[in-house]
Amino acid sequence: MVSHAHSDIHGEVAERLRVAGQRYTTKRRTIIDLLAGVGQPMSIADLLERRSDLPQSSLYRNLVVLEESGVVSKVVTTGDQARYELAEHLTGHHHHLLCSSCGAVRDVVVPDALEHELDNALGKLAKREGFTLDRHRLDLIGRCSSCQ
Amino acid sequence: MVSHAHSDIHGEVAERLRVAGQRYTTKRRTIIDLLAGVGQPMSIADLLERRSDLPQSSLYRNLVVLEESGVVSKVVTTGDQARYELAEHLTGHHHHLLCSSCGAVRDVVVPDALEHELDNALGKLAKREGFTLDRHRLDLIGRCSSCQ
DNA sequence: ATGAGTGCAAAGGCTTTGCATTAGG
DNA sequence: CCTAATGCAAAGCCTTTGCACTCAT
Repeated sequence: MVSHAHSDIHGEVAERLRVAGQRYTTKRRTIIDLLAGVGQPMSIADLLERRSDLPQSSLYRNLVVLEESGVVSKVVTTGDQARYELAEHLTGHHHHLLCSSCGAVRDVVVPDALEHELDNALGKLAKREGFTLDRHRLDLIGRCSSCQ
Repeated sequence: MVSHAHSDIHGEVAERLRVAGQRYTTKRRTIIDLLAGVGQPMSIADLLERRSDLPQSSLYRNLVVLEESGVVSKVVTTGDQARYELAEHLTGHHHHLLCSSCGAVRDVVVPDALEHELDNALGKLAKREGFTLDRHRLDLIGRCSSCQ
């Protein structure tokens, strides 16, 4: 499974929020729509720019709630500001291309075979270290096609 | 090669700074010693705490210089504050265990075989995407042994 | 000597919070 | 209804910067 039909998204988000004891308000819907529409990790500045009806404080507070409810995840980049995207259960497991020149972030999917080997090797490694492995994060860092 | 003898470090740092047109001052030596001594990524607060003779502004400014000279690198974690460690040409290539509970970061080395497959697969992938791959970043995210 | 490096304190920028108002279930 | 969510403005926190002084070469 790589991604859900767009129509599924709101249902799944609503369910996750419900489980977390949170309401699915209009603003939260707006944020989810924005993230789903762009399909790439967005900075808070990006989000504010696209929807002037989202006050900063609401955006920040809602992103915290959405993240804690497992609906969006924070993407850590090479640069300064945080970025957010829909959680992987909504988009499918993927990784990121990080441009160290312009800061752009793009999603990328690696071959299943590699993914399996990673899971395998990292699982053993974590066990040996007494570490409870939740997930892995793999980023490709370099220069995007526009920044050659 | 996994790491250099401690005695090599200052020589190599001095050389890198020289090439970058930077001086190897007492404060910079202090920072390098701290990072080399701990052997784990340190937050700025950590560093300040250990050496009260390092004013914040000098620490911040020097970390910028050391990073630009390729001597230290910034480690991006799940959490709030940035962490710094010696660059990989001084420590050897490695990855990180990130505890999402307490924020601890620990270095870890993955099997060579996996590392090679990663390089291989990611190289192809980057090429296909028109992305100039500089390096990869692989983190294990979960709970450390103290946070079960 | 002389420009890079340093240190204090002040300014910046992003993020969080207090409190009164509004709206979701 | 009644509590969670919202919005404005103020406060916080980490990081950067201005400027005078000091040290490395």
